Amino acid sequence: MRMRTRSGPVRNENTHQAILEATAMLFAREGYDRLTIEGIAHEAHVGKQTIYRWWSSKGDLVAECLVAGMLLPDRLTLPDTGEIREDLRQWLTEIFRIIAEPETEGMLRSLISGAAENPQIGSRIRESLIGTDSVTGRLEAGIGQGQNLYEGAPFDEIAEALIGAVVLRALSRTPPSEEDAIRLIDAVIGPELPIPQSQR
Amino acid sequence: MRMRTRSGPVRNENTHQAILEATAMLFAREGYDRLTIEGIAHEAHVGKQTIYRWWSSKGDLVAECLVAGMLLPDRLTLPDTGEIREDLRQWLTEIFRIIAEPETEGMLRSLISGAAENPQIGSRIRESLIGTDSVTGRLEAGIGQGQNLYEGAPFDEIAEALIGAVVLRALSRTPPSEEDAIRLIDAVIGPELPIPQSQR
Amino acid sequence: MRMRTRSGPVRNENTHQAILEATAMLFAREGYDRLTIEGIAHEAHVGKQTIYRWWSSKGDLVAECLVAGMLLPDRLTLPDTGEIREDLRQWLTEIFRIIAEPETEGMLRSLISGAAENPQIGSRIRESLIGTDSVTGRLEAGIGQGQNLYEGAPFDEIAEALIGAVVLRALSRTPPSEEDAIRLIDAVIGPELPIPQSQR
Amino acid sequence: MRMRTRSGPVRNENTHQAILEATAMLFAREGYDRLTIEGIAHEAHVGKQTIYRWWSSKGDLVAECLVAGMLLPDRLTLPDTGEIREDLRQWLTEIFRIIAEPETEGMLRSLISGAAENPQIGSRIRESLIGTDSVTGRLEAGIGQGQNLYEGAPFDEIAEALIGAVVLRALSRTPPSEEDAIRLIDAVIGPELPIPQSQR
DNA sequence: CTCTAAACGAGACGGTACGTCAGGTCTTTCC
DNA sequence: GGAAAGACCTGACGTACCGTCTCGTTTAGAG
Repeated sequence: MRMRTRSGPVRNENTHQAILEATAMLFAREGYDRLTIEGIAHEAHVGKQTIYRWWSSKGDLVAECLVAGMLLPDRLTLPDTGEIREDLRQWLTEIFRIIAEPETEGMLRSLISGAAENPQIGSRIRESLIGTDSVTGRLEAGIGQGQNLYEGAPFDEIAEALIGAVVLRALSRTPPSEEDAIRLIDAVIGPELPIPQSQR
Repeated sequence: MRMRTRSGPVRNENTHQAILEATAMLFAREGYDRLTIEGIAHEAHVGKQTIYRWWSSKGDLVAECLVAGMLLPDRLTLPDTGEIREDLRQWLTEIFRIIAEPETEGMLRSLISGAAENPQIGSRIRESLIGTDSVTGRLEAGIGQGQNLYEGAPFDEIAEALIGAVVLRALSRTPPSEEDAIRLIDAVIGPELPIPQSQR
Repeated sequence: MRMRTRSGPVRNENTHQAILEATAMLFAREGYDRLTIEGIAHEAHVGKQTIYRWWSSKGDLVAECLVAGMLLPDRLTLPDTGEIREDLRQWLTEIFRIIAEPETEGMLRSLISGAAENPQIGSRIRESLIGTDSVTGRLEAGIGQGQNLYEGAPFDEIAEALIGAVVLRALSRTPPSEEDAIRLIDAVIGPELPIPQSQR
Repeated sequence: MRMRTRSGPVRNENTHQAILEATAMLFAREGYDRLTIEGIAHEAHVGKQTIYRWWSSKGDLVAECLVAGMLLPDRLTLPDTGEIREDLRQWLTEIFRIIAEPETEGMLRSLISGAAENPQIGSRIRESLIGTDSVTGRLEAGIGQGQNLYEGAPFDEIAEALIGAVVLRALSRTPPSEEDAIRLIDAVIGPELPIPQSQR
């Protein structure tokens, strides 16, 4: 049985890519709020209509960039050494650096702004954070390495609290320090056990 | 020697109030993004210039509304019964209701949007949450009522994680349930200890 | 013996006709200015390219419709009773009706608009009016029936003046009356002579 | 008793004038159809909204230019020597020159195009032609100087026929000659009387 | 009690961006 | 291999607000 497909030309992949790249570039340079469809169209050497044909809004477009991993630096993946506390510390330190550095300082906030406006962006962010192969999964794998990491612990909520704290920091523009990362980890998975071996 | 003060009329308090009220009303109806200076001016029967004379931007104006408590419902104060876990549960339940109800569903997200754009709003939110007489203070007062609430615990970060989790929920538009509140509390202050001292 | 014409497929006559009909229909409904190639293509179930293949512009297309007699009602032919004055009166009355009736009110004006933009339409209109077998011819045949209809009179110009007056009326949107028709005839071929020679 | 006028800024006359001038300039250069609001706004260093605030359409704007006498050359006034036939001849010759010269060739047609689209332009043209102090009036004053110029002749219709013939010429892009002017005059006011003195 | 400077309502202004429509060209798939 | 469908770039449309700038009016001190 044959699929009945419409005739006529088909989406131009070069164009598609050029638009995403222009979006990512301008997002990085201008931030979500100052991003304009016209600016993207111009930058990508593309007609506005071509953008509106495939995306219904600025938010949609940014969301696709986000899933394509074009908005945030690669360094944002949670490392995996087995030592959950250390992994989180490095990861948070990296994120905090992004929040603090003048160049990238607005990116996360911009993304939050986009998420507040556009459902797709919000979901994407949540999905990418709470997914199994992500923070939650790592926490689960670290059972026993923190007071809160026991069998059946609310891993999703712990992850949410962790990321949420980061988001809040970004919003309040309080540049975080290295120690803040450690304190935050203590806050969500409990402090390092004070009494070692014998306890076990 | 006397100070030379300028002659002429002084800020009209009625006008001031009318603008704040119009802002709050339109914020509730339209949300931060769709709020316009022109709309506020019209609603408050006021010239645009009168707004620009006293506030430098939409964000400023919204920030003042926020501190004046005109944007969020009163029911948002953290109760104080001495039972920290129960207080938090009620408080979160209330907030989750706001996030879930269609009428108010957008308000928090709108505030986040404002915070992302305007430093003042961000600080205001943080201040009002992490202040001594607020969540942090209450956590401190509840020492011993949760695994994470010990002497010298990172109370600020715990509060941050808690609020952050709420913010993230609002952003991702995942309507939270009653149990989510409990799990979140477990996540940040640890689960209710099933068996006490003897266990150790 | 058949002419050997170029090989390959030849213009599809159904398509051709469908385009003309769609054009005429939309011209009547929307007028020249609001007529669009895309609208015609859609209406005729035809690709835009098929239109551009055979006509260079909207004007061209309308011009062909015009010569095919698809744009103006049939009732527009100048009657021929031998009484030139009466023939013209009936003809003008008919045209004036077209100008006045709300339904058809815009058609002539639309055609003028097209003529102003597209040379072909202009020539077509002129040709069809000033041709021998048309107004001019009839005037010539009516020699002696009007002060201006003498041997060697400027028949072309008289016809031009007559039609021109109609065009001007259409442009100025002054709905003409029955008496206007008579006065116009008096104006271009002179009044009916009340008393002949002796008067002079 | 005082008139209560609205307070606030008042129409800026410089701006008003700049817009009209830009319109006239671009009309002459591009013609009615290719005239764009954006082009005018740019040329006049003015925001688009400022144009839309005072005129509802391109046609309105052109109409105002027309009455302000900014669209057609001054040389277009009907001369007045008492000799109606000679006056008309000079006047027509001038108009025919405008129709024929490549530079100005499109102006009249452009105006017709505008009239077809916009009622105001149509009326303006008619008004300025059929007014007492204009062609009609001159014809009336010339009673006796042409077969058709008798007491109670349909002067309006004669003027209409004359102008209409010119319009038709412009539309059909048939460059007229000097003799055409004479023939047209013969057509509308009758030929010069063949029998001189004795008759009078 | 007058004078005067600022506050005020109103809204014109030069702009930027919006989201839509259509033009004319080019490309893909169907018949 | 011609034609439908329609993607593409371009450019103009008319609208919404921006933040600044007059206007004329009102009003609260300073003198």
